[in-house]
Amino acid sequence: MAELDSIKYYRTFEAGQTVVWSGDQMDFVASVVDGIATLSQTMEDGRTQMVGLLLPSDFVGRPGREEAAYDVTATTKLTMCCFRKGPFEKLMVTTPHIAQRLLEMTLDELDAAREWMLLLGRKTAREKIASLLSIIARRNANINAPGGGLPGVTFDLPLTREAMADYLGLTLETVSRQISALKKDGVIHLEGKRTVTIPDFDRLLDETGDDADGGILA
Amino acid sequence: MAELDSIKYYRTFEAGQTVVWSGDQMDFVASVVDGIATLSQTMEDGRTQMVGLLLPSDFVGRPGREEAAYDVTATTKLTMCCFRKGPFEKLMVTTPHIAQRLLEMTLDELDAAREWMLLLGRKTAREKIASLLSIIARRNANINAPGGGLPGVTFDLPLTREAMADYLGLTLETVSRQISALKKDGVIHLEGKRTVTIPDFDRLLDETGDDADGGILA
DNA sequence: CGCTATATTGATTGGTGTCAACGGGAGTGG
DNA sequence: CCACTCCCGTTGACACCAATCAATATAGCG
Repeated sequence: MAELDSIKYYRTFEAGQTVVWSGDQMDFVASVVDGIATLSQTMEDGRTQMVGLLLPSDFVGRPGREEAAYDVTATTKLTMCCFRKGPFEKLMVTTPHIAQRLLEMTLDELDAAREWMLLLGRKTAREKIASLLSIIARRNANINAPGGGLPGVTFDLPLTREAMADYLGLTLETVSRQISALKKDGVIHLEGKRTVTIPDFDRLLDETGDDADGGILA
Repeated sequence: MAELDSIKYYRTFEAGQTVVWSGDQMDFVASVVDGIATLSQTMEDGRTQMVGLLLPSDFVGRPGREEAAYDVTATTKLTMCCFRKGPFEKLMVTTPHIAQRLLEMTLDELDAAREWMLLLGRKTAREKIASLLSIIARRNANINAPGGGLPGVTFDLPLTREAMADYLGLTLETVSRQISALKKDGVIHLEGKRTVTIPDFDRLLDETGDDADGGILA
């Protein structure tokens, strides 16, 4: 790990800035230190699908690949810790532990991707929104109040309506409408456009369509 | 690798049989030797989404996890090569190469899952069907005619209409209708219900909505 | 020869997309 | 300080694609 330290360097990006474009040369791998970034794919005609949300500690880039497979965009101010690919790959060979850790993280990402496939393929717009909110709420709960404080969670949405739409496979209008509907039904409260309060977390979980216990892993 | 041989054993399943249920204890990892299996998730109300298609050489199971996260079902006669989880995990620690190979395979699966997210979230029914057909055709081309023979590919669909629907996030009726439409438009030919011929592969690729060069990795 | 599973096709509904108008806040410049 | 603009978000009207409900082939199989 000390060896990793010796080849690392930091890069920062402003909200909205693109970190790399799909198809670009990418001579480094990196991990998010602070802020939020998104992974997305775009079709020729402009249809966009977000395929990953990068939070602090998440890993970007693939050892053994030259080109970026996805667009990486900072949605907030973003700090990343980068390693040049060559030295990193050497370390992977000499330090088995790194490959094992990376495998674990990749398996987690794969599970998350598959969970998202269920959402994209089978959930209604309302369920999609509820699922996204519960995921963000759960994550914030972990950061802000480890071990409880469930009744009355409040947090800020780190994404625009458009980014949510791209994540959920919806249009931004539908996102806006469903958020309004959840608000009207008392499932969530809004202060401004970005600050969300969830008075009854179980009620929100009911709306996600997931199992009663809300397990992310079915 | 010789050590792997010493702890392996084989299991076979009939078409339609379930290999493991989501939530079941799973004390082995395995790789597909012959046949096709599917990974799928089901919601309480029965909505089902397939999250992976397992072809020969594909790996099933997660080191370090007790319970199966998905339903695994054989869609054809299936042979799997299994390793008890305990010994396999020991081998992973002592033989770094295995973890590195597994990492590579997992990263490939992650890419495939993300490609599928774009399909589920943003493609039309017609594009979904065309994408599935082109993927199956491409795979069969690899098996039957490595390095060419593109004009006039013929193959059998290894999935029922319902399985295709679960894979594509559609209903089986829509799958049937879109296949009929592609047939009427001359993009594909059908002999019986399962045998497909593609007279012009580029024409099919146009219908997928992907880039002109048909790259699976954008 | 039914019986069942698989598949096709039709009629209708409904959820989401599309197009469009409008609101509000932040930043900018006169 | 105020107009102006831009970006983000909301809301409405309408259209359309795919889901739903339903009826009818077709094939395999005991």
